[in-house]
Amino acid sequence: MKYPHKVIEKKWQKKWEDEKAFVTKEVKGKKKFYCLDMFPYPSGEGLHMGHAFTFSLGDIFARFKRLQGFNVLYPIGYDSLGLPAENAAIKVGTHPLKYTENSIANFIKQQKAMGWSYDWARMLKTSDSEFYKWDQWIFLQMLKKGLAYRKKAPVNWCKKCKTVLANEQVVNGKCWRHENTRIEIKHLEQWYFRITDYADELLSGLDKLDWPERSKKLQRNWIGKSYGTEILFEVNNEKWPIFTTRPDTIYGVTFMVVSAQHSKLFNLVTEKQKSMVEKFLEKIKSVSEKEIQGLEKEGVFTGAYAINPLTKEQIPIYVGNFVLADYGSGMVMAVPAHDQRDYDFAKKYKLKIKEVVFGGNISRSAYIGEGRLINSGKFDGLQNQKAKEKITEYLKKQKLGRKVVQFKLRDWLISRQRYWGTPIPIVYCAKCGIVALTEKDLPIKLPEKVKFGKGNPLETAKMWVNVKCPKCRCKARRETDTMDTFVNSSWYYLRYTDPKNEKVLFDPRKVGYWCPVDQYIGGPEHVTGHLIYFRFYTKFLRDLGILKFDEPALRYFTQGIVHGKDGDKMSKSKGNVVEPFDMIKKYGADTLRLALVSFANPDKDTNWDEKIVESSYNFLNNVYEYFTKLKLGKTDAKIESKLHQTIQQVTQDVEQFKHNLAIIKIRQLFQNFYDKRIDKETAQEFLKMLSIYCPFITEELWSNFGNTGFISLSDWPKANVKKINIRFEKEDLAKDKIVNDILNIIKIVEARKEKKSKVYIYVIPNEKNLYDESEISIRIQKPVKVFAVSDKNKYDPTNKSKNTKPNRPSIYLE
RNA sequence: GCGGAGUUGCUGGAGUGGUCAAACAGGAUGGACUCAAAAUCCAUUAGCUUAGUGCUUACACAGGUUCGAAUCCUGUACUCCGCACCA
Repeated sequence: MKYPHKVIEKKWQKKWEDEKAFVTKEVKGKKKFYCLDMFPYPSGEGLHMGHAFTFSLGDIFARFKRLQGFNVLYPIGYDSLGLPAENAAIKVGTHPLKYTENSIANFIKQQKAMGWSYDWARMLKTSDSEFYKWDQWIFLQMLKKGLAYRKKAPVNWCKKCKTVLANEQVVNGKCWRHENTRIEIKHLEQWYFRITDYADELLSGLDKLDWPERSKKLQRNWIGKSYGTEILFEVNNEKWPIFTTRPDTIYGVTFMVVSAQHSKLFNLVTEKQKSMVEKFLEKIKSVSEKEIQGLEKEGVFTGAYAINPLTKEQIPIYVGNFVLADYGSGMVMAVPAHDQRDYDFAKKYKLKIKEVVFGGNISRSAYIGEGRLINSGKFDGLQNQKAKEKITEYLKKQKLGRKVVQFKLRDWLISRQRYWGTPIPIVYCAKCGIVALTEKDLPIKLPEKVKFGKGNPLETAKMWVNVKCPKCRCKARRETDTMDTFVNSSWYYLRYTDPKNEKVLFDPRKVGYWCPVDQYIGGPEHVTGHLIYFRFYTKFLRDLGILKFDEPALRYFTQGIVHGKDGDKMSKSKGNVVEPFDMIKKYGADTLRLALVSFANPDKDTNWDEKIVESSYNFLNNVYEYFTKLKLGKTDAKIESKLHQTIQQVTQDVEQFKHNLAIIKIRQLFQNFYDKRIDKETAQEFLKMLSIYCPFITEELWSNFGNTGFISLSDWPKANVKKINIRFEKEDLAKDKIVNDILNIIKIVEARKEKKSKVYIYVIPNEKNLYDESEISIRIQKPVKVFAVSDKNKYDPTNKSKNTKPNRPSIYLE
């Protein structure tokens, strides 16, 4: 029998909506719970399986907490600014606004079909000027505090597009849209956020978070704190601070390497070397570090020399493709004897190799181990670890260096030469220079009429670009760069608490009630991007005095990826894509939700398997049939024990997102119901547990009991430990054992070609009720008689019953 | 290179010192029901052996700790993921 999922799901979707079942308000004295899924980018393709999975996890948890009596905030929104909308505009000619609106409408329809219990009244779109207005407001605050600043940065530039390209738009060093056009590297002034000011706090704050250990490690790694020494080298009478973790090898420096992307590179290059350097730079394809990786280390001489502050030697400076421009000062001191990279470089260009730490064989390779210093002037003989301190101390005294802390984390470049992002509230005036707009000018809305396809579309909105300077009323131009879309997701969680506030970012009382987020759910790919920015913004807003906490999300769960049947990522080109909406049509949303969390532990990657969907569907069909035909009766003690045991275990499993295990236990409980009567309470407790996974079918069955409210708003069952009795499990074991034994004997006997058709079991009198004749008989498919050994009228021709012992009944077959 | 996760039976996947030849699901095989099929139910699904027993081999591989290991430790192999020339 198939249950009518289409009718049921439509019915309850409408009821929830009509009665605003999941709309939330602050309630004084009621404990809150903020459950948040990372909001999606609304693509034109609609929901994919990854969405279906992660949002189901969020919904299950929100429903669980709601039933547990928390006042649950479970909102949804759309991260609707971003590149794909703009690319669609370029490709198909739709305006990003229209593309976005269509996509969102489609998303909403599908999300409602999945039964996700969002508070739709709080829905947000980042493309809404009432939302991005506050991006601009935060930008202005950053500017005031000196955390937003401009700096030259290398960018990928396509001559034909006349625009900057994102790293992912660079393919093999060429433009994604012009296969024959090589990318050039240009240095443009860009806006940055000084996230590095918070590096230390971002690092230490991790300790108190209940996040998966691996995501914390990833962040620590990304922030990358390291201790070292900054040494001042002199180049053309200018001091260049050079960062090193090996000050002990300062006497072994034989050349320097400056980054090919360094903004001051051409200050160093001599006239004679200029053409060589330029030729070299052309070889470097793009700023993308991905493109740089794997390249052989190469470089050319710049013609300049640096002076080693201790030895006063003249050291040649090379430009190299392997030095990062924005780590340290963009130039490194090379010690080929004790660093493998430097060693390779020195060998390649036949540069001097000077050994300063004793212990290796530098004719073969660099020696990076420990040892005593040699060739190091007055530091000779020192153990190199000791020398690190001594040399640093000495440099400090001479004002030639100091101890420093370095982070891998870099300042956040937020400028994008794109249309579909938040406009930066800045104008450039010929007289006044950079002028920040004021709060009452906000929002600076995106102009609708722009041309796509050539350069930054915003440049084509002349009316919008050309403005008067707010200070001197002279001609001025707006900033045409927009902000990275990660700014939107950095604070959206706060806006959900007060989404329609026109006066302030949010009402502090509302944020005070709901925040921080108690449970955040999203993909592991966001750990080093979004989740760092998200924490940074929170700390910044706290320093601004508008937040009282400093971590946005206390608990975080990363879900695995649902791959295709073949184990590969679902992708159109591989043809292994399964659309959630198709599954809903075929099996219903309840089935899909159940299947998604049955595959495996939700934090692991899994492969799609339609069999699991079918099995989930079968289960729900059975549940539906059982409950629609159910005649209520008394729940026996055994089922009651099982019920309470299940409640206890399922509650624990759900709390830890072990839904696969919880579902197994729910299904096992249901097995116990078969062919039995249960009372209304037992039935309802079962349905409540199932309701977090399968809300539609359980609402329907719940209402069949005459309930008028929603099961979604009822209460989570409580385990009564007193009713759990392990005796029942022992009984089951006893039954399994006797069935096994009988079957084993039959097997042996039949091998001898003997036929047996009746089974007699002899048990000690007080065990008689453990062995149910009809149940055993069904399982072994033969008629069964159970006798107590004390029974005088028992049938026992060979006197088997004399062997009977406790827990070991005797068996006779004939 | 650095960091992380993992390797369980035909398959997916539970299980983190004894109660484990190992949950649950799927598949396969046999049986019940049926004119037949589907659904449902029952059983089997490492091997040998046996009137319900006993034994062997098993949780990537090799060692170790322990009275006792899938589970703890060490090493090896493989897979996956993240960062990646961070000086």
